[in-house]
Amino acid sequence: MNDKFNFFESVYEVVKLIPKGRVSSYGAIANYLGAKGSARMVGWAMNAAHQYADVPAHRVVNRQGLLTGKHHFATPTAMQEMLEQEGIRIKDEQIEDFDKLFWNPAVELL
DNA sequence: GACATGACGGCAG
DNA sequence: CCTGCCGCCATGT
Repeated sequence: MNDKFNFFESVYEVVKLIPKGRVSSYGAIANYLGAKGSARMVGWAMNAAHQYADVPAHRVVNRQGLLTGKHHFATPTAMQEMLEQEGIRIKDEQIEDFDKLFWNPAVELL
């Protein structure tokens, strides 16, 4: 079987574990999976995650708390809208209180 | 088979 | 403090 699928599955599993109203970052997930430094691969996984309705990719942003991947959603505003529905405030593509809303799997799942 | 790109992150200058 | 470059893994051309 494709070992890479296991990695993707792990990413999805972690992303699915992100609590509502919380967000995570690519680097944090990559770090948790042991692929620290390969944040890009997580982003790639998110791209594939688009076909999985169970994967809240909108809760995953970059380390800056910036909705860099919103352009990959159905609409450029879909990501922000969904986050706002969960009570997350976004200012110009940037999540406010990102430091407080940040959900670190390496810590929360410790 | 090699080159270029990408939803990122860290380090150097 | 801000800007720029390199590194990571995989995919597409």
